[in-house]
Amino acid sequence: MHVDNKTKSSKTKRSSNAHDRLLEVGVDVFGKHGFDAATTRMIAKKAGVNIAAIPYYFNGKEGLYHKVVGYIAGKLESQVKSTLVEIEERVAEGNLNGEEALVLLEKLLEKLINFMVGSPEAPRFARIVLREQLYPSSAYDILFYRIMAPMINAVSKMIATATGAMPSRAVSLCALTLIGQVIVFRVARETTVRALGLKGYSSDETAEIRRVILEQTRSMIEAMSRTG
Amino acid sequence: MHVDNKTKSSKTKRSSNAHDRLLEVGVDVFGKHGFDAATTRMIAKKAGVNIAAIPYYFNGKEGLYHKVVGYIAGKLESQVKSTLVEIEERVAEGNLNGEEALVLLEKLLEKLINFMVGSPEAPRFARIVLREQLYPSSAYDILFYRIMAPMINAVSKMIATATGAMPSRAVSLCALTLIGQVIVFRVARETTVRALGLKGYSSDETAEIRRVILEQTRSMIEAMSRTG
DNA sequence: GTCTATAGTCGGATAGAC
DNA sequence: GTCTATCCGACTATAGAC
Repeated sequence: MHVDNKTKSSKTKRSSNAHDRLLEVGVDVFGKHGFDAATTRMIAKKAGVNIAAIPYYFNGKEGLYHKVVGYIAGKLESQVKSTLVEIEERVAEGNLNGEEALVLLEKLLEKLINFMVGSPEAPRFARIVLREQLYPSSAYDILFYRIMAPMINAVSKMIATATGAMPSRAVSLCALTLIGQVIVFRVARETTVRALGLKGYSSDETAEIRRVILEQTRSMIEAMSRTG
Repeated sequence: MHVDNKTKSSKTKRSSNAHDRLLEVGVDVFGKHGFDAATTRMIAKKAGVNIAAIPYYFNGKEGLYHKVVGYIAGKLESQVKSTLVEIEERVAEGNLNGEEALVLLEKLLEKLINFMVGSPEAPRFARIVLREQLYPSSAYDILFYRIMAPMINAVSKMIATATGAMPSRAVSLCALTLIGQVIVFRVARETTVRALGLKGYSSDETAEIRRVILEQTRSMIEAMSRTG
């Protein structure tokens, strides 16, 4: 086999650039065309490496795809990891009050919005994630366990704590609607941009989206707190 | 060329079943694999017609795809058309008060939820729509003008009327977050089902999703009405 | 209107030189 | 570790029989 990014080969400092370049280009080409329609020829050409490097480093097209999904999972994880850990710790301590939970929830959503809407790298990663949602492959689990489940869990817990509700299916559904309010701007970016006559998401528009979503989060939490 | 569904051939009553079967199967195969990866072989085989029928009826693979997207647009349109027309009429009359607008908004969202979450046909159509969102092709316009724009418009108008706000970018963004709360259950269906430990969306779960979204709609409208 | 046969292209993977 | 050359299978579309 070959060596990982981090455990370099014993001979050279950067064992092989081809390996890393294939991963990066794989994100774009698999994202744009999907697994079946993407061709190893496109990927190799864009990466500036020989086609034979794909079977060599990744045991073929499918092996490359799985590594690409893992690579994406790591990138997404890094965007929210610190906040997820903070939430986990505060929950473990057991002394989280409603106001603090709302602050943590807002912090997490803000990070999600900043990345999903504001980051120029988001579309590249989102395309593959959405393809896996549409039609899960054997790589779906990687995304579910590393990204989806931890996010839904954290949001649900913060909603429950902030509103004083017991964790329940209804709370989880609320968590999903909150996440939905963010991802719609990623999933339906083209539609949003065209419907609003934008040229894209500038930092002003990102800020306005953030404001709208956080406002709705607060009014939702307040309404749920009132009705119990 | 060939004849349309409606303007049958002069010889037989149902000019050609092959034409219609290709459309139906096209929805599934293009949805599952995407345009590039879908093969005319698969489609023809599943439809039980000869491969040569595709160039014959639709002028090739791309022609079939465009007809499939138009077919889907018609199906989605039919789900909400009556409510969209009702909203259009009431707005034209100019005597719509806030409560009535909220009722119409809820009616529209309910139809959207019932179809997107509750209908067994929704996944078939949604896959192609989402692919077009991900990476718009020349068929994207069909969906935008027939489905997306009218929906966003109607929801925005009802929010503005219900809250007494002037139509603005912020109102449109709110409309998108409302729509996002619905479509997340379609886009991230696999994730939702797995995270909540469901087997799928039963009518009970659809009802609970509807309840959660309509509750949040009301609390959003109330909050916006208060703050102006 | 539906079929078979086939042309012409392009896909992924491998072998083996260097 | 990277290259060229090549195999073999699968693709879309067409031609022409029926």
